[in-house]
Parts: sequence; structure tokens; C-alpha cells
Amino acid sequence: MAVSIKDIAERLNVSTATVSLTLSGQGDLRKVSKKTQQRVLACARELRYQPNVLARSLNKGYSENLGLIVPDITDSFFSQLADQIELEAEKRNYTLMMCCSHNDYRREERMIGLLQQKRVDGLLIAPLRRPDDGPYQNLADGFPAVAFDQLQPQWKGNSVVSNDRKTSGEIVERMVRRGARRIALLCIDAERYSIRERVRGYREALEAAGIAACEELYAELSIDSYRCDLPQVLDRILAVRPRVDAFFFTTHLLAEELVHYMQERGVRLPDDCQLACFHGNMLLRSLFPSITIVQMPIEEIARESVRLICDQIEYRKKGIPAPPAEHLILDCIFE
Amino acid sequence: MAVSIKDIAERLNVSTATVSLTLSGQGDLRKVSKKTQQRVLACARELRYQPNVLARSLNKGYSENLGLIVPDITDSFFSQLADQIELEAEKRNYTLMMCCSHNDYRREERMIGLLQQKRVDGLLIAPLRRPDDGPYQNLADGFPAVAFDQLQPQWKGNSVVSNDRKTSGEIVERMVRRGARRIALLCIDAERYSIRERVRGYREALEAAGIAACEELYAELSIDSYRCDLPQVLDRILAVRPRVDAFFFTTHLLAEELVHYMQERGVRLPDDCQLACFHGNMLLRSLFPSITIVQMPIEEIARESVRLICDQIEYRKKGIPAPPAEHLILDCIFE
DNA sequence: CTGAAAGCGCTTACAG
DNA sequence: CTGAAAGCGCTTACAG
Repeated sequence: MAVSIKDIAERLNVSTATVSLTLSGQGDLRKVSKKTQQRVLACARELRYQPNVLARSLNKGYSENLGLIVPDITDSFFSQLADQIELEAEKRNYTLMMCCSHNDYRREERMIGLLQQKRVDGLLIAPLRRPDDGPYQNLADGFPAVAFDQLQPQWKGNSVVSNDRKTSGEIVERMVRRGARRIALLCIDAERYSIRERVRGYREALEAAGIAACEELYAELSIDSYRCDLPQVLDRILAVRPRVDAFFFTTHLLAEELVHYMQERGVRLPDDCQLACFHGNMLLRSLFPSITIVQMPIEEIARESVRLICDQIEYRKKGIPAPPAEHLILDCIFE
Repeated sequence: MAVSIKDIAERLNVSTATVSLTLSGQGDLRKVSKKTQQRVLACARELRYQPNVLARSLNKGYSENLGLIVPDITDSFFSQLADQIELEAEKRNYTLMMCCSHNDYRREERMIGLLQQKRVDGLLIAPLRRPDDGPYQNLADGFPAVAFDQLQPQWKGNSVVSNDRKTSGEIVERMVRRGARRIALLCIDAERYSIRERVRGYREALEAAGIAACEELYAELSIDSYRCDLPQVLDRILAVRPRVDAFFFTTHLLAEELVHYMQERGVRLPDDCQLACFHGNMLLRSLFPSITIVQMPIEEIARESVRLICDQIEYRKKGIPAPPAEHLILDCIFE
């Protein structure tokens, strides 16, 4: 069996309180003699004492673990976010319990319950769109939670999102400035908040530029079937006249799938055709040197989300009611 | 405060033992009357009772959490692996605590200690190369652990790796069959076991094909600086005569960086130049339609790793000494 | 300066 | 069939 505080106490003929106090650094504060402290520390080292954090957590009511739920960790956007969140959490001495909702909101709801059962101190979640618009049933009232990336109407807590509408408008402006008039917009999961905002930004910018939106140049795809549906959609859009002269993808996933389409079909885009997407990678840039890639403010999202969750946890520890929820809107980065 | 087993017991005028027994499903076994069981269940539901798993874990000595340490979650190989591991772990009722070692073995060592402190039941780890070849100091003796992806000489537990040597040989054979004679090999982190094996497979296959290995066509890069070093290396290799006619990258990261190089430098590869790499994605395939991509057996690695760790945990629970460590070698998949 | 004791919320022999 | 009690390994008033 592992060595416990009791083993040390017995060996040294002191009480477990003394051991606990000095080990937790309260020795001086609580006036444990220097000598005793040294003996305790030495003995702990000698026996390779590892505190049982479960016992501590049970006693204190805090686990120093944070739950993280993302739709899909294999999406580079979320893996980069998870990476940064882990780093930020670590700075504040939290360990992450990570779960993927796999774009299934029933599963997401389950994960919310699971992580609370596991006694995480707070929950960071990139929420899915919920078909029912119902409340988060498994999220206990007042439980520290921060939503990032997406805003859900039924989410009442803190949130950190990017400035989708504005950025989307700027993308369109830029395309228009470069001569585009027939700008196609393709999106996945159009009912999600951030996507709706991107669509809105697109429409507003078109209008501002005096260009009538053309419904034939607009398509919504589903996250579950976009790979299989995209080819027909592209066939259709490419056949529209006057001809499309720019593609705006609300997500890198679609831009990547475009590459696949072009290769499969042996299709080339018109030479003057502009491209843009949210969140990209080096390969996309290499394939389409002139593509406009808007990077999400990943580090900032991570930093602010962790900050907000930690603040909430602190309030909770102190028994102070948390201040009203914050809604941060962060700017994207034009590459 | 959350509702506890005691609250239910008091409300129903039964003992906490009775409540605990029926709630944990041992009601029938331990002969709690049906009536009492129903009352307990109803009351638990009514009060929305959530068991405190910390208390249970403290008592039982098992947390039903698994630790996962990967070098870099933003590498698609590891994010796909993490995704599958989570799925497999979930099937067996384990939740993951994920940490990234960020290619820093001091950090890895810290994470090993941290996760054990957090009382995970076992550790899944894609180990880093360790400059010192020293033992894993923070890994407690006999602690359930499985290494995957990489084998380290000082790792004494179970491991799951892919068949790197054989696969590497097959890649070279295939290139030779297609006419290559001047096959360059570029690798990152050449001291790592799997990379050494890939190099070995490459050399063996060259020899078997009667081709003398040319050291000028071989390069080792570091994980920390490969991005910045690759261009010169490629410049150099492309200048070698007789001319290189195939590039074999031990990792997709290098193949991706090649794209960057070509675009930056405005260089095109010779038309007949063959390419191959371990672990790839759709974009690479689109960029280089004829590239040979060898996919890692990700699902299998995940499945077997989780199986092994769970077996070990079971042995530990039963107090049976674990059988000798298994070393699984799984085949890669030619795409 | 130090110790005895209660408590965090469970589980599990043990006794009846 | 059910309860009283000990214990998992800590922390923290409280008393001396």
C-alpha cells in the first residue's frame, strides 16, 4: 500500500495534523517548530510520500480538475484549442479531463453529467447545436461553466466567441475589392450561432457593396454528410451563370473537401476565382496561394475561457455569488 | 450542498448501508427488501442524488480514470489516437485525463507523476525519446502502464507499436519497383525507436534491391527545428547527382513541410519523383496524387492499448501479479 | 508548539 | 432483512 500521512506521523511520533500542516506549507503559519517540520519533510521524502489527492478533494470539496468537452478533437481547430487550454489550465494548477461529444448532443449531455460526477471544479465546453433548444438538463444550477466557440440561446453562463459577423463581412469586402461579384457561400451546420453570424456578415457586406445576394450561390451542408454532399453542390454552383468568381467557406473542413473534389473530378477552378475560409492550415495556403485564411484567436479563447472558469470557481469557493455572466467577443486574425 | 447518501437515509429512516447497497445494485444480492429498494430509488431520483465518486474512489482505491500522455495533440496522428482511445476507454467505463508532453521529456516525467497523484488507475503514454536513457523515475513500480507508438529501451511494461521496419521496407520495395534508384530518406528524431526501425527497414530494403545507400540522400532533423532546417536540407539533396528520384519521409510532418518549401521557393519536384510518408491526410494525397501514404493502425493501437491497460488494472484489483509484459506489433495500412 | 477528534461521502465486513 | 461501526486518507477547527 502507498504511504500515507499516518505512516509518517507514526514513524515520527507526532500527530497527523502536524504532518498535514507542514506538508501543506502551513507549518510556519500554524507554528510548527522548525525542527519538527524538517523531520516531517525528510521523512516524507525518504518514504516517497505522495499525498492522496482524492482524500484531499473529498475533504476540501475541490478536485483541481477541469472538464473539457469539444465536438471533435481530430478537427485541428479543436485540437489546437485543447492544447492551449491545457497549457492555460496548467498555469493555474488544473488538470484536464477531456471528452469528445462527437457532434452528438445526447452524448454531450451525457458528458456534462459524467464530468460533474467526476467532480471537476468547472466545465469548459464548445457546445453543439441542440435540436430541441431545451435547457442543459445535466448542468447543475450554478455550476461553473464556460462555453466557447459557439453561443447557444439556452446557454446562460459565460461565453467566449469570435467576432464572426464582422470578420465575415471583412472577408466579403476584401473579395469585392479584388473584383469579385459572384461570391458563393458554403457552410456546415447553418443553424449554429457562429455560422448564422457568418452568413449574416456575408449578406450585410454584399448589400453594403450593392450586390444582390444570389440564393443559387448559397449552400448549407450538414456536418454528418458534407463530404458526400459537397460534390453535387459544387457541380451545381459551378454551373450557375453568371459564373461564380469567389468561394467563401465558413470552415476549413469545406475548403479541404474542395481540394478533394477538384482532384477526384479533375476540375480546376477558374483562374480568377477567389477563395476564403475560417481557420486554415499551411497545406491549404500552399494549394491556394491567394486564399484568404482567417485564423481563430485560439490562444486568446483558451486564455479567456480558463480565466473565466477560474474566476467562477474562486467565487464559488468563497461563497460569493458570481457576477453576471460575461460574453467575450474576440477578433479573428487575417493571415 | 449536494445531496448525499446520508440525506436519503435520514429521510427514509434507514441506514446509509441500506441506501448504498441498493444504489450500487447489490440490493437483491444482499437481500434488501424490494419495498425498501423502491423507496430508496424513488427518493434518490426525487432528490436528484449524484453519488460522490471521489468518496467511492477513496474507499475502493480506484478512480475509473485513465491518464493519457501524448507528445503533441495538435499532430493529427495523436489527435486521432486520442479520439479512439477515448472511445475505447469509454466502452470500459473509464474517463480520460489528458496531458501533452510537448516533446519535453522533463515535462513528460512531471505529467507521469501528476497523473498518478491524481489517482488514475493506469497510464497510457506515447513516450518521448529520453536523452539520458534513464528509468522513468516518477512511474511507480508496478503501476499499470502501456506505452504506445514508441518503444523505449528503458520501458519495461506493455507496449503497442506498429511494424515500422517491415512497412518501411515495403515502401522502398514499392518505390524500386516503380523505378526509383535514388531514394532520399528524411526523418525527424532519428534516435527514437520507431524512427530507427524505419531507417533500418529502408536500409535493408535498399540492400536487398542491390542499391548502395547514399549518405547524401539521408537526413536527420530535430523535432524542434525541422521547419527551419528542412529547406537547406532539401536544397542540398536536390543538388546531389545522380539526381534523387524519390523522397521517403518518416513522418507526415515532413511531407507537409515539403509543400511549404516548394511553394516558398517556387521549386517543383522532378515529374517522375516518387513520394512516400507515414501517416497522411487527404490534402497530401490531393497535392501529390501518386504519393504512397502508409496509415498507422490507429484504431487497433487504441483498442489494444486500452485492453492491455484494463487487463493490468484487473490483475491489480484482484491482487494477482500481472503476467509478463506484452509487446504488440501491429501492421500499418497501405492506402 | 502539538494532539485528539470530527468530518468529507462513500463501502463493506460484521452482528443481530 | 437491516443497522452500527470502522475505514479510505486527508484537513481543520478546537483545546491544551
